[in-house]
Amino acid sequence: MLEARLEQANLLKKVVEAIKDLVQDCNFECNDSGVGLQAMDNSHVALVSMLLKADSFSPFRCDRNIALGINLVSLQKVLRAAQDKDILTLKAEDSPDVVNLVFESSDSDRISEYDIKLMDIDQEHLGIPDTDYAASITLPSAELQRICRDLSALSESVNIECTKEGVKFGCTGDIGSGSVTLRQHTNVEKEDQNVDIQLSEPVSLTFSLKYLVNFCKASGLSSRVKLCLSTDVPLMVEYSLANNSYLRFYLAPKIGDEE
Amino acid sequence: MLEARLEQANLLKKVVEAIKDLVQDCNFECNDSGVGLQAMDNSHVALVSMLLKADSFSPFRCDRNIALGINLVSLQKVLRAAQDKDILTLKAEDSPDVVNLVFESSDSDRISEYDIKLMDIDQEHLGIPDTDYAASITLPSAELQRICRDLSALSESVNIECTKEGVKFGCTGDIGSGSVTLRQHTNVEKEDQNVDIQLSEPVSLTFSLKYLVNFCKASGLSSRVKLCLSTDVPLMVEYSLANNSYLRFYLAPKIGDEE
DNA sequence: ACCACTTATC
DNA sequence: GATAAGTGGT
Repeated sequence: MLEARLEQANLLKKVVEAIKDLVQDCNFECNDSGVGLQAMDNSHVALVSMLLKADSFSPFRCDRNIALGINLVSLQKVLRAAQDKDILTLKAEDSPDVVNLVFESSDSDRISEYDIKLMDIDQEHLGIPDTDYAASITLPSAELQRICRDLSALSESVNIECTKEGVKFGCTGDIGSGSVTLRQHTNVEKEDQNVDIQLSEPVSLTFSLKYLVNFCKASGLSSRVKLCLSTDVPLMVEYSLANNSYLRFYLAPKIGDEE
Repeated sequence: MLEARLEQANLLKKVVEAIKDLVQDCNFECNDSGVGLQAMDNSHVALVSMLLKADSFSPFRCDRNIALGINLVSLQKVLRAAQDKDILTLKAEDSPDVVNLVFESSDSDRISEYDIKLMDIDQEHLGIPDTDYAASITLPSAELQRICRDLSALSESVNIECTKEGVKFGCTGDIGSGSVTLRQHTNVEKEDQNVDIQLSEPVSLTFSLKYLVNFCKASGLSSRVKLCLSTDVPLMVEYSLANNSYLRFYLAPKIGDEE
């Protein structure tokens, strides 16, 4: 059986909000190391990979590997019932029909409990190769969100060009063109605001803004976001969570004359 | 003639907002004890009963019984002109064609005045019997609102089950099931947050969530709400206002296999 | 109290 | 599909 207690129900709520537009149904893979999720979006352009390590829960118990096939719209409906500060416990049997979610208010005077029916989902297991990226950029997540939102007013696509000095997000559309350039900068006082660039080779790649805007819904999960790029390889967008847990998005670059 | 001055125009505004989805046109019954309103919704499942006692106005003058038949959509349009802190005076002749609303800003520097045409409404007078309810639950109005909203994501109906220990709101729908349990609890420090249960007999009844969600629009009128239940009798939902004035909703239970 | 998002309507 | 209102979060 699975029994996993998450101090902040909000964490799962934000994760689901961030991915539900990309993926409708998916398996939450539970085993003794934690709860993981991998799924491609319908058009197979983007991939979501989440891992909530066992250490992110307390306590965490999972005797056997269980795949919980959940409709994310249903899950979101239930998670909206979570109040700020609520504690969430996920429970499932070893061969479950339902997953059980229990929300406790911190004073325990309010308990709400939901069962969500599970579904069988064909799990094409997705191997994600470890990649040595040519460029890794870590920046404030709110900044990336703002950039993507601003540029999406002009164009469907953004070109991300990274050099040792900085990173430039540029686009061209019918009404004109725009770009935002961030220089690498470090300030020990305001670490959250830093822009860190690790570069082995300059890169320039183009991506769909619609997807990036979508990924940025996860900004609430972490003040920082890491972008990893290499030529002809999907972009990785990573939100690191406590206890080495993470939410990652992958997005294939646009090629050649695609817009 | 009627002349009734209400220090907070907002009070009437909130009342109308809370009931206008249930009732289109209704009589405001004015007499020397105050202003009352009773109306059933179109499907005759729910009933609204409001009483603003004469003491809630200052001054209050009403020489004869007058029924003001008002279209609530029109009334709401006019009430939206009320600013925060505005003082409202209602005026009508003894056999009126119109009701006159005057808004004064608290500093009296701004006066606005509206006339709304009245309509003849057949008044089936509704006798509401006094009932000794088997269960009375008083809880924070925001909490009830939240519960009804959360559960309405899962189902059309909610079962309210009350015992000495607590009250459980439960429902079952296509995607799964959910329940919220509140234990009776009292804290002198935060009286507004208390859950008080008066029980002569346990009850379990099922109601339409659509209506309950609607009633909860009145949450802004009072931090507390009282639910009164007895088997096979309509639920009463009461928002108490100052000076023994009140806004009450009644809702017939669903019976048997209805959903 | 403001801003942003989500949902409902045209 | 776009726009507008209502609701929820910061």
